[in-house]
Amino acid sequence: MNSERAIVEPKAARKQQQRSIVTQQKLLDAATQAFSENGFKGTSTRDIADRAGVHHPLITYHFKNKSQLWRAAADRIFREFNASLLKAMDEVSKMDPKARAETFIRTYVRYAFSQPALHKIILQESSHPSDRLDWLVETHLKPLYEMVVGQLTKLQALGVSPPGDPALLYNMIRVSAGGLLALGLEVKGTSGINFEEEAKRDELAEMIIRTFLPGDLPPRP
Amino acid sequence: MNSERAIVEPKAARKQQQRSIVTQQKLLDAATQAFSENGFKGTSTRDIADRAGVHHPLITYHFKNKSQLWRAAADRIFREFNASLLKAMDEVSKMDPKARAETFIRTYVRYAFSQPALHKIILQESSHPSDRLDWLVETHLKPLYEMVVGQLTKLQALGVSPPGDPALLYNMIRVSAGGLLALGLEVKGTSGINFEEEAKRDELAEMIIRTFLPGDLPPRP
DNA sequence: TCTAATCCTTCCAATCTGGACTAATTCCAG
DNA sequence: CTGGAATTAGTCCAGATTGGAAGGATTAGA
Repeated sequence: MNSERAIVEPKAARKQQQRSIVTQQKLLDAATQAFSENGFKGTSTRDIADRAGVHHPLITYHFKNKSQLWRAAADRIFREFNASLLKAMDEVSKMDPKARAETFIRTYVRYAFSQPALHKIILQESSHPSDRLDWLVETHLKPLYEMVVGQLTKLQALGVSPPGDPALLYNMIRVSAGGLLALGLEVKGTSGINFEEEAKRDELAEMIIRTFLPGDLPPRP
Repeated sequence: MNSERAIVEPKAARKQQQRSIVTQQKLLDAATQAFSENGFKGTSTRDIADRAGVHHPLITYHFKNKSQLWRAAADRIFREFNASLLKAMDEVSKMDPKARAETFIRTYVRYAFSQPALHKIILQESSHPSDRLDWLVETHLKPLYEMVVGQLTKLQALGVSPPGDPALLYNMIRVSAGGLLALGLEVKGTSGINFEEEAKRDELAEMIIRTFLPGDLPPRP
Protein backbone atom coordinates (compact mmCIF):
# COMPACT_ATOMS: atom_id res chain seq x y z
CA MET A 1 0.00 0.00 0.00
CA ASN A 2 2.56 2.46 1.13
CA SER A 3 4.91 1.67 -1.70
CA GLU A 4 2.12 1.99 -4.22
CA ARG A 5 1.12 5.36 -2.83
CA ALA A 6 4.70 6.48 -2.95
CA ILE A 7 4.94 5.61 -6.61
CA VAL A 8 1.60 6.98 -7.58
CA GLU A 9 1.78 10.23 -5.68
CA PRO A 10 4.24 12.16 -7.81
CA LYS A 11 2.32 11.27 -10.94
CA ALA A 12 2.24 14.17 -13.33
CA ALA A 13 -1.01 15.98 -12.78
CA ARG A 14 -2.66 16.11 -16.11
CA LYS A 15 -2.41 19.58 -17.52
CA GLN A 16 -5.30 21.99 -17.73
CA GLN A 17 -7.20 21.64 -20.95
CA GLN A 18 -7.49 24.43 -23.44
CA ARG A 19 -11.29 24.61 -23.26
CA SER A 20 -11.06 25.08 -19.50
CA ILE A 21 -8.82 28.10 -19.93
CA VAL A 22 -11.31 29.55 -22.39
CA THR A 23 -14.17 28.98 -19.97
CA GLN A 24 -12.27 30.62 -17.14
CA GLN A 25 -11.48 33.66 -19.24
CA LYS A 26 -15.09 33.99 -20.33
CA LEU A 27 -16.19 33.77 -16.71
CA LEU A 28 -13.62 36.32 -15.58
CA ASP A 29 -14.64 38.74 -18.32
CA ALA A 30 -18.31 38.37 -17.51
CA ALA A 31 -17.71 38.62 -13.77
CA THR A 32 -15.62 41.79 -14.11
CA GLN A 33 -18.34 43.40 -16.14
CA ALA A 34 -21.20 42.29 -13.90
CA PHE A 35 -19.51 43.13 -10.59
CA SER A 36 -18.54 46.57 -11.87
CA GLU A 37 -22.13 47.31 -12.82
CA ASN A 38 -24.07 45.88 -9.91
CA GLY A 39 -21.60 45.30 -7.12
CA PHE A 40 -20.90 42.04 -5.34
CA LYS A 41 -24.24 41.69 -3.64
CA GLY A 42 -26.20 42.84 -6.65
CA THR A 43 -24.62 40.31 -8.98
CA SER A 44 -25.88 36.73 -9.15
CA THR A 45 -23.75 33.84 -10.27
CA ARG A 46 -26.44 33.00 -12.80
CA ASP A 47 -26.14 36.46 -14.33
CA ILE A 48 -22.39 35.97 -14.69
CA ALA A 49 -22.83 32.52 -16.21
CA ASP A 50 -25.41 33.85 -18.66
CA ARG A 51 -23.14 36.68 -19.78
CA ALA A 52 -20.32 34.20 -20.23
CA GLY A 53 -22.59 31.77 -22.06
CA VAL A 54 -21.81 28.85 -19.80
CA HIS A 55 -23.79 26.79 -17.30
CA HIS A 56 -23.78 28.35 -13.87
CA PRO A 57 -22.45 25.39 -11.85
CA LEU A 58 -19.20 25.80 -13.75
CA ILE A 59 -18.48 28.74 -11.48
CA THR A 60 -18.35 26.36 -8.54
CA TYR A 61 -16.13 24.03 -10.52
CA HIS A 62 -13.61 26.62 -11.65
CA PHE A 63 -13.65 29.15 -8.80
CA LYS A 64 -15.22 27.35 -5.85
CA ASN A 65 -17.68 30.14 -5.05
CA LYS A 66 -18.79 33.69 -5.81
CA SER A 67 -16.23 35.30 -3.48
CA GLN A 68 -13.31 33.51 -5.07
CA LEU A 69 -14.55 34.43 -8.50
CA TRP A 70 -14.72 38.08 -7.47
CA ARG A 71 -11.21 37.94 -6.16
CA ALA A 72 -9.87 36.26 -9.30
CA ALA A 73 -11.58 38.83 -11.53
CA ALA A 74 -10.42 41.80 -9.45
CA ASP A 75 -6.90 40.43 -9.16
CA ARG A 76 -6.58 40.06 -12.91
CA ILE A 77 -7.74 43.56 -13.81
CA PHE A 78 -5.73 45.30 -11.07
CA ARG A 79 -2.60 43.34 -11.86
CA GLU A 80 -2.77 44.38 -15.50
CA PHE A 81 -3.39 47.99 -14.52
CA ASN A 82 -0.43 48.22 -12.18
CA ALA A 83 1.76 46.43 -14.71
CA SER A 84 0.80 48.94 -17.41
CA LEU A 85 1.64 51.86 -15.15
CA LEU A 86 4.95 50.36 -14.15
CA LYS A 87 5.86 49.71 -17.76
CA ALA A 88 4.99 53.25 -18.79
CA MET A 89 7.03 54.68 -15.93
CA ASP A 90 9.96 52.49 -16.81
CA GLU A 91 10.01 53.82 -20.35
CA VAL A 92 10.39 57.41 -19.20
CA SER A 93 12.65 56.78 -16.23
CA LYS A 94 15.32 59.08 -17.65
CA MET A 95 13.10 62.11 -18.06
CA ASP A 96 12.77 64.88 -15.51
CA PRO A 97 10.27 64.52 -12.64
CA LYS A 98 7.60 66.73 -14.17
CA ALA A 99 7.70 64.97 -17.53
CA ARG A 100 7.46 61.65 -15.74
CA ALA A 101 4.42 62.80 -13.81
CA GLU A 102 2.78 64.01 -17.01
CA THR A 103 3.35 60.65 -18.64
CA PHE A 104 1.96 58.91 -15.59
CA ILE A 105 -1.23 60.97 -15.71
CA ARG A 106 -1.72 60.44 -19.44
CA THR A 107 -1.19 56.71 -19.06
CA TYR A 108 -3.51 56.58 -16.08
CA VAL A 109 -6.31 58.35 -17.96
CA ARG A 110 -5.85 56.18 -21.04
CA TYR A 111 -5.98 52.96 -19.08
CA ALA A 112 -8.83 54.07 -16.83
CA PHE A 113 -10.92 54.64 -19.94
CA SER A 114 -10.00 51.36 -21.60
CA GLN A 115 -10.93 49.44 -18.46
CA PRO A 116 -13.80 51.33 -16.85
CA ALA A 117 -14.64 48.29 -14.77
CA LEU A 118 -11.53 48.82 -12.67
CA HIS A 119 -12.54 52.10 -11.11
CA LYS A 120 -16.16 51.09 -10.96
CA ILE A 121 -15.13 48.16 -8.80
CA ILE A 122 -13.25 50.52 -6.50
CA LEU A 123 -16.34 52.71 -6.21
CA GLN A 124 -18.58 49.71 -5.60
CA GLU A 125 -16.42 48.20 -2.90
CA SER A 126 -15.72 51.47 -1.11
CA SER A 127 -19.37 51.96 -0.26
CA HIS A 128 -19.19 49.86 2.88
CA PRO A 129 -16.65 47.83 4.87
CA SER A 130 -15.86 44.34 3.63
CA ASP A 131 -13.08 41.81 3.39
CA ARG A 132 -13.00 42.48 -0.32
CA LEU A 133 -12.20 46.16 0.24
CA ASP A 134 -9.50 45.30 2.77
CA TRP A 135 -7.94 42.91 0.31
CA LEU A 136 -8.14 45.40 -2.55
CA VAL A 137 -6.46 48.09 -0.47
CA GLU A 138 -3.66 45.92 0.84
CA THR A 139 -2.94 44.03 -2.36
CA HIS A 140 -3.30 46.61 -5.09
CA LEU A 141 -4.19 50.13 -3.98
CA LYS A 142 -1.66 50.68 -1.23
CA PRO A 143 1.35 49.53 -3.29
CA LEU A 144 0.45 51.96 -6.07
CA TYR A 145 -0.06 54.74 -3.56
CA GLU A 146 3.30 54.09 -1.90
CA MET A 147 4.97 54.15 -5.28
CA VAL A 148 3.50 57.47 -6.34
CA VAL A 149 3.30 59.56 -3.19
CA GLY A 150 7.07 59.93 -2.89
CA GLN A 151 7.32 61.35 -6.40
CA LEU A 152 4.47 63.70 -5.66
CA THR A 153 6.19 64.99 -2.54
CA LYS A 154 9.27 65.75 -4.63
CA LEU A 155 7.16 67.64 -7.16
CA GLN A 156 5.75 69.74 -4.36
CA ALA A 157 9.23 70.49 -3.08
CA LEU A 158 10.21 71.58 -6.59
CA GLY A 159 7.26 73.96 -6.70
CA VAL A 160 5.54 72.08 -9.51
CA SER A 161 2.50 70.87 -7.51
CA PRO A 162 0.52 72.90 -4.99
CA PRO A 163 1.57 72.52 -1.34
CA GLY A 164 -0.34 70.55 1.29
CA ASP A 165 -0.79 66.93 2.28
CA PRO A 166 0.53 64.89 -0.66
CA ALA A 167 -1.85 62.07 0.20
CA LEU A 168 -4.78 64.41 -0.36
CA LEU A 169 -3.28 65.59 -3.61
CA TYR A 170 -2.76 62.03 -4.79
CA ASN A 171 -6.37 61.15 -4.14
CA MET A 172 -7.67 64.27 -5.84
CA ILE A 173 -5.69 63.46 -8.96
CA ARG A 174 -6.79 59.86 -8.86
CA VAL A 175 -10.51 60.60 -8.63
CA SER A 176 -10.25 63.40 -11.18
CA ALA A 177 -8.88 60.86 -13.62
CA GLY A 178 -10.25 57.40 -12.87
CA GLY A 179 -13.26 58.47 -10.88
CA LEU A 180 -14.49 60.85 -13.53
CA LEU A 181 -14.15 58.26 -16.27
CA ALA A 182 -15.99 55.69 -14.15
CA LEU A 183 -18.80 58.22 -13.76
CA GLY A 184 -18.89 58.64 -17.55
CA LEU A 185 -22.60 58.03 -17.95
CA GLU A 186 -23.57 60.59 -15.36
CA VAL A 187 -21.03 63.16 -16.53
CA LYS A 188 -22.35 62.86 -20.07
CA GLY A 189 -25.95 63.25 -18.96
CA THR A 190 -25.29 66.13 -16.63
CA SER A 191 -22.77 68.22 -18.51
CA GLY A 192 -22.66 66.76 -22.03
CA ILE A 193 -19.05 65.65 -21.82
CA ASN A 194 -18.48 62.54 -23.89
CA PHE A 195 -15.37 60.60 -22.94
CA GLU A 196 -15.98 58.23 -25.83
CA GLU A 197 -14.25 60.91 -27.86
CA GLU A 198 -10.51 60.53 -27.61
CA ALA A 199 -10.05 64.29 -27.82
CA LYS A 200 -12.11 64.76 -24.70
CA ARG A 201 -10.04 62.24 -22.78
CA ASP A 202 -6.86 63.98 -23.88
CA GLU A 203 -8.36 67.27 -22.80
CA LEU A 204 -9.08 65.78 -19.38
CA ALA A 205 -5.51 64.55 -19.03
CA GLU A 206 -4.10 67.94 -20.04
CA MET A 207 -6.41 69.75 -17.66
CA ILE A 208 -5.36 67.50 -14.80
CA ILE A 209 -1.74 68.23 -15.64
CA ARG A 210 -2.39 71.97 -15.87
CA THR A 211 -4.27 71.98 -12.58
CA PHE A 212 -2.17 69.68 -10.44
CA LEU A 213 1.25 70.34 -11.94
CA PRO A 214 1.01 74.09 -12.63
CA GLY A 215 4.54 75.09 -11.73
CA ASP A 216 7.72 74.92 -13.83
CA LEU A 217 10.84 73.07 -12.82
CA PRO A 218 13.62 75.28 -11.47
CA PRO A 219 16.60 75.51 -13.86
CA ARG A 220 19.23 72.81 -13.45
CA PRO A 221 22.10 73.84 -11.17
CA MET B 1 -77.93 57.44 -5.30
CA ASN B 2 -76.59 60.06 -7.59
CA SER B 3 -77.32 62.86 -5.19
CA GLU B 4 -75.71 60.97 -2.35
CA ARG B 5 -72.57 60.39 -4.39
CA ALA B 6 -72.49 64.02 -5.34
CA ILE B 7 -72.57 65.05 -1.72
CA VAL B 8 -70.11 62.47 -0.50
CA GLU B 9 -67.53 62.88 -3.23
CA PRO B 10 -65.91 66.18 -2.21
CA LYS B 11 -65.50 64.96 1.34
CA ALA B 12 -62.31 66.13 2.96
CA ALA B 13 -59.68 63.42 2.70
CA ARG B 14 -58.69 62.48 6.18
CA LYS B 15 -55.19 63.60 7.01
CA GLN B 16 -52.22 61.29 7.26
CA GLN B 17 -51.74 59.83 10.70
CA GLN B 18 -48.69 60.68 12.78
CA ARG B 19 -47.49 57.09 13.05
CA SER B 20 -47.58 56.78 9.28
CA ILE B 21 -45.28 59.77 8.90
CA VAL B 22 -42.88 58.22 11.39
CA THR B 23 -42.93 54.92 9.52
CA GLN B 24 -42.26 56.63 6.21
CA GLN B 25 -39.32 58.56 7.62
CA LYS B 26 -37.84 55.42 9.12
CA LEU B 27 -38.21 53.64 5.79
CA LEU B 28 -36.67 56.54 3.87
CA ASP B 29 -33.71 56.70 6.26
CA ALA B 30 -33.14 52.96 6.04
CA ALA B 31 -33.57 52.92 2.26
CA THR B 32 -31.10 55.76 1.75
CA GLN B 33 -28.54 53.95 3.83
CA ALA B 34 -29.09 50.55 2.22
CA PHE B 35 -29.18 51.77 -1.38
CA SER B 36 -26.02 53.80 -0.87
CA GLU B 37 -24.19 50.76 0.43
CA ASN B 38 -25.37 48.02 -1.89
CA GLY B 39 -26.98 49.73 -4.86
CA PHE B 40 -30.49 49.23 -6.11
CA LYS B 41 -30.12 45.64 -7.25
CA GLY B 42 -28.07 44.64 -4.24
CA THR B 43 -30.64 45.89 -1.75
CA SER B 44 -33.66 43.82 -0.78
CA THR B 45 -36.85 45.35 0.54
CA ARG B 46 -36.57 43.03 3.53
CA ASP B 47 -33.15 44.45 4.35
CA ILE B 48 -34.61 47.95 4.28
CA ALA B 49 -37.58 46.95 6.44
CA ASP B 50 -35.25 45.26 8.93
CA ARG B 51 -33.03 48.35 9.20
CA ALA B 52 -36.12 50.49 9.71
CA GLY B 53 -37.52 48.06 12.24
CA VAL B 54 -40.85 47.64 10.48
CA HIS B 55 -42.61 44.80 8.70
CA HIS B 56 -41.69 44.54 5.07
CA PRO B 57 -45.18 44.74 3.51
CA LEU B 58 -45.30 48.31 4.79
CA ILE B 59 -43.02 49.22 1.91
CA THR B 60 -45.71 48.13 -0.51
CA TYR B 61 -48.29 50.04 1.47
CA HIS B 62 -46.40 53.30 1.74
CA PHE B 63 -44.34 53.36 -1.45
CA LYS B 64 -45.94 50.83 -3.77
CA ASN B 65 -42.68 49.09 -4.66
CA LYS B 66 -38.89 49.14 -4.45
CA SER B 67 -38.46 51.56 -7.36
CA GLN B 68 -40.80 54.15 -5.91
CA LEU B 69 -39.11 53.85 -2.55
CA TRP B 70 -35.75 54.45 -4.19
CA ARG B 71 -37.06 57.51 -5.92
CA ALA B 72 -38.62 58.90 -2.75
CA ALA B 73 -35.41 58.37 -0.79
CA ALA B 74 -33.20 59.87 -3.50
CA ASP B 75 -35.54 62.79 -4.00
CA ARG B 76 -35.48 63.67 -0.34
CA ILE B 77 -31.72 63.62 0.08
CA PHE B 78 -30.98 65.49 -3.16
CA ARG B 79 -33.64 68.10 -2.47
CA GLU B 80 -32.11 68.85 0.92
CA PHE B 81 -28.62 69.00 -0.58
CA ASN B 82 -29.56 71.46 -3.29
CA ALA B 83 -31.55 73.53 -0.81
CA SER B 84 -28.54 73.74 1.52
CA LEU B 85 -26.29 74.88 -1.30
CA LEU B 86 -28.79 77.48 -2.46
CA LYS B 87 -29.18 78.81 1.06
CA ALA B 88 -25.43 79.06 1.55
CA MET B 89 -25.03 80.87 -1.75
CA ASP B 90 -27.83 83.24 -0.90
CA GLU B 91 -26.12 84.24 2.32
CA VAL B 92 -22.96 85.34 0.51
CA SER B 93 -24.59 86.83 -2.57
CA LYS B 94 -22.97 90.20 -1.96
CA MET B 95 -19.42 88.94 -1.77
CA ASP B 96 -17.03 88.90 -4.72
CA PRO B 97 -17.05 85.90 -7.11
CA LYS B 98 -13.99 84.22 -5.65
CA ALA B 99 -15.23 84.45 -2.07
CA ARG B 100 -18.58 83.05 -3.22
CA ALA B 101 -16.87 80.12 -4.89
CA GLU B 102 -14.83 79.43 -1.77
CA THR B 103 -17.97 79.40 0.33
CA PHE B 104 -19.62 77.09 -2.16
CA ILE B 105 -16.77 74.61 -1.97
CA ARG B 106 -16.62 74.68 1.83
CA THR B 107 -20.37 74.14 2.04
CA TYR B 108 -20.23 71.38 -0.53
CA VAL B 109 -17.51 69.53 1.36
CA ARG B 110 -19.29 69.92 4.68
CA TYR B 111 -22.57 68.64 3.35
CA ALA B 112 -21.01 65.83 1.35
CA PHE B 113 -19.47 64.54 4.55
CA SER B 114 -22.62 64.86 6.63
CA GLN B 115 -24.60 62.92 4.02
CA PRO B 116 -22.19 60.41 2.51
CA ALA B 117 -25.12 58.45 1.12
CA LEU B 118 -25.77 61.17 -1.43
CA HIS B 119 -22.58 60.79 -3.40
CA LYS B 120 -22.54 57.05 -2.87
CA ILE B 121 -25.89 56.90 -4.60
CA ILE B 122 -24.49 58.88 -7.52
CA LEU B 123 -21.58 56.47 -7.76
CA GLN B 124 -23.86 53.45 -7.53
CA GLU B 125 -26.26 54.63 -10.19
CA SER B 126 -23.59 55.81 -12.61
CA SER B 127 -22.23 52.32 -13.02
CA HIS B 128 -24.69 51.39 -15.74
CA PRO B 129 -27.60 52.94 -17.67
CA SER B 130 -30.96 53.01 -15.95
CA ASP B 131 -34.13 55.03 -15.65
CA ARG B 132 -33.02 55.94 -12.17
CA LEU B 133 -29.83 57.55 -13.46
CA ASP B 134 -31.75 59.45 -16.14
CA TRP B 135 -34.14 60.74 -13.54
CA LEU B 136 -31.34 61.71 -11.16
CA VAL B 137 -29.52 63.63 -13.87
CA GLU B 138 -32.55 65.49 -15.16
CA THR B 139 -34.13 66.24 -11.80
CA HIS B 140 -31.22 67.06 -9.55
CA LEU B 141 -27.77 66.93 -11.11
CA LYS B 142 -28.33 68.99 -14.23
CA PRO B 143 -29.99 71.93 -12.43
CA LEU B 144 -27.07 72.18 -10.02
CA TYR B 145 -24.61 71.97 -12.89
CA GLU B 146 -26.41 74.70 -14.84
CA MET B 147 -26.38 76.91 -11.78
CA VAL B 148 -22.66 76.53 -11.13
CA VAL B 149 -21.03 76.34 -14.53
CA GLY B 150 -21.79 79.96 -15.39
CA GLN B 151 -20.05 81.18 -12.25
CA LEU B 152 -17.11 78.96 -13.01
CA THR B 153 -16.77 80.38 -16.50
CA LYS B 154 -16.65 83.87 -14.99
CA LEU B 155 -13.93 82.80 -12.58
CA GLN B 156 -11.91 81.50 -15.50
CA ALA B 157 -12.36 84.80 -17.34
CA LEU B 158 -11.13 86.61 -14.23
CA GLY B 159 -8.05 84.44 -14.16
CA VAL B 160 -8.94 82.81 -10.86
CA SER B 161 -9.49 79.28 -12.20
CA PRO B 162 -7.34 77.48 -14.76
CA PRO B 163 -8.50 77.71 -18.37
CA GLY B 164 -10.17 74.94 -20.33
CA ASP B 165 -13.61 73.40 -20.62
CA PRO B 166 -15.53 74.65 -17.56
CA ALA B 167 -17.65 71.50 -17.59
CA LEU B 168 -14.52 69.41 -17.07
CA LEU B 169 -13.40 71.73 -14.31
CA TYR B 170 -16.77 71.50 -12.59
CA ASN B 171 -16.66 67.73 -12.60
CA MET B 172 -13.11 67.61 -11.33
CA ILE B 173 -14.03 69.82 -8.39
CA ARG B 174 -17.15 67.82 -7.71
CA VAL B 175 -15.42 64.44 -7.56
CA SER B 176 -12.49 65.86 -5.60
CA ALA B 177 -14.97 66.95 -2.95
CA GLY B 178 -17.98 64.62 -2.89
CA GLY B 179 -16.37 61.69 -4.64
CA LEU B 180 -13.39 61.60 -2.31
CA LEU B 181 -15.59 61.75 0.78
CA ALA B 182 -17.79 58.96 -0.58
CA LEU B 183 -14.65 56.87 -1.03
CA GLY B 184 -13.71 57.56 2.59
CA LEU B 185 -13.19 53.95 3.58
CA GLU B 186 -10.83 53.23 0.74
CA VAL B 187 -8.97 56.51 1.10
CA LYS B 188 -8.39 55.80 4.76
CA GLY B 189 -7.15 52.28 4.09
CA THR B 190 -4.90 53.25 1.21
CA SER B 191 -3.40 56.52 2.35
CA GLY B 192 -4.34 56.87 6.01
CA ILE B 193 -6.45 59.98 5.53
CA ASN B 194 -9.30 60.08 8.03
CA PHE B 195 -12.14 62.35 7.04
CA GLU B 196 -13.84 61.69 10.34
CA GLU B 197 -11.50 64.38 11.62
CA GLU B 198 -12.97 67.77 10.96
CA ALA B 199 -9.50 69.23 10.44
CA LYS B 200 -8.88 66.84 7.58
CA ARG B 201 -12.11 67.82 5.88
CA ASP B 202 -11.22 71.49 6.22
CA GLU B 203 -7.82 70.71 4.78
CA LEU B 204 -9.47 69.05 1.82
CA ALA B 205 -11.69 72.06 1.21
CA GLU B 206 -8.75 74.43 1.41
CA MET B 207 -6.68 72.31 -0.93
CA ILE B 208 -9.51 72.22 -3.45
CA ILE B 209 -9.72 75.99 -3.25
CA ARG B 210 -5.96 76.37 -3.59
CA THR B 211 -5.85 74.01 -6.55
CA PHE B 212 -8.90 75.03 -8.52
CA LEU B 213 -9.04 78.72 -7.62
CA PRO B 214 -5.33 79.58 -7.57
CA GLY B 215 -5.51 83.05 -9.09
CA ASP B 216 -6.30 86.37 -7.41
CA LEU B 217 -9.06 88.69 -8.51
CA PRO B 218 -7.94 91.65 -10.58
CA PRO B 219 -8.26 94.95 -8.68
CA ARG B 220 -11.63 96.67 -8.97
CA PRO B 221 -11.78 99.26 -11.73
C1' DT C 1 -68.10 58.06 21.93
C1' DC C 2 -68.56 56.02 17.60
C1' DT C 3 -67.07 54.62 13.14
C1' DA C 4 -64.87 54.65 8.94
C1' DA C 5 -60.52 55.85 7.00
C1' DT C 6 -56.04 54.64 7.71
C1' DC C 7 -52.47 51.74 9.10
C1' DC C 8 -50.40 47.37 10.33
C1' DT C 9 -49.75 42.22 10.59
C1' DT C 10 -50.08 37.69 9.01
C1' DC C 11 -50.03 34.87 5.29
C1' DC C 12 -49.14 33.11 0.32
C1' DA C 13 -47.37 32.13 -4.53
C1' DA C 14 -43.95 32.66 -7.80
C1' DT C 15 -39.40 33.35 -8.58
C1' DC C 16 -34.48 33.75 -7.67
C1' DT C 17 -30.36 32.66 -4.90
C1' DG C 18 -25.70 30.09 -4.01
C1' DG C 19 -24.25 25.79 -4.00
C1' DA C 20 -24.24 20.36 -4.01
C1' DC C 21 -24.57 16.28 -6.55
C1' DT C 22 -24.32 12.89 -10.33
C1' DA C 23 -24.14 11.56 -15.12
C1' DA C 24 -22.41 12.47 -19.63
C1' DT C 25 -18.87 14.09 -22.58
C1' DT C 26 -14.31 15.54 -24.11
C1' DC C 27 -9.57 15.36 -24.09
C1' DC C 28 -4.94 13.65 -23.19
C1' DA C 29 -1.09 10.36 -21.90
C1' DG C 30 0.60 6.13 -22.45
C1' DC D 1 -6.58 4.01 -29.81
C1' DT D 2 -8.09 3.43 -25.31
C1' DG D 3 -8.50 4.06 -20.15
C1' DG D 4 -9.24 7.39 -17.14
C1' DA D 5 -8.93 12.10 -15.66
C1' DA D 6 -10.62 16.77 -16.69
C1' DT D 7 -14.40 19.23 -17.95
C1' DT D 8 -19.18 20.13 -18.78
C1' DA D 9 -24.26 19.22 -18.60
C1' DG D 10 -28.19 18.45 -16.17
C1' DT D 11 -30.84 18.17 -11.65
C1' DC D 12 -31.89 19.28 -7.35
C1' DC D 13 -32.31 21.77 -2.96
C1' DA D 14 -33.04 24.78 1.03
C1' DG D 15 -33.43 29.32 1.85
C1' DA D 16 -34.18 34.18 0.40
C1' DT D 17 -36.64 37.53 -2.55
C1' DT D 18 -40.44 39.96 -4.53
C1' DG D 19 -45.13 41.64 -4.87
C1' DG D 20 -49.39 41.33 -3.05
C1' DA D 21 -54.05 39.53 -0.71
C1' DA D 22 -56.89 39.41 3.34
C1' DG D 23 -58.25 40.62 7.63
C1' DG D 24 -57.35 42.75 12.22
C1' DA D 25 -55.90 46.88 14.94
C1' DT D 26 -55.55 51.75 15.52
C1' DT D 27 -56.67 56.47 15.18
C1' DA D 28 -58.71 60.90 13.30
C1' DG D 29 -62.62 63.43 13.28
C1' DA D 30 -67.84 63.89 13.42
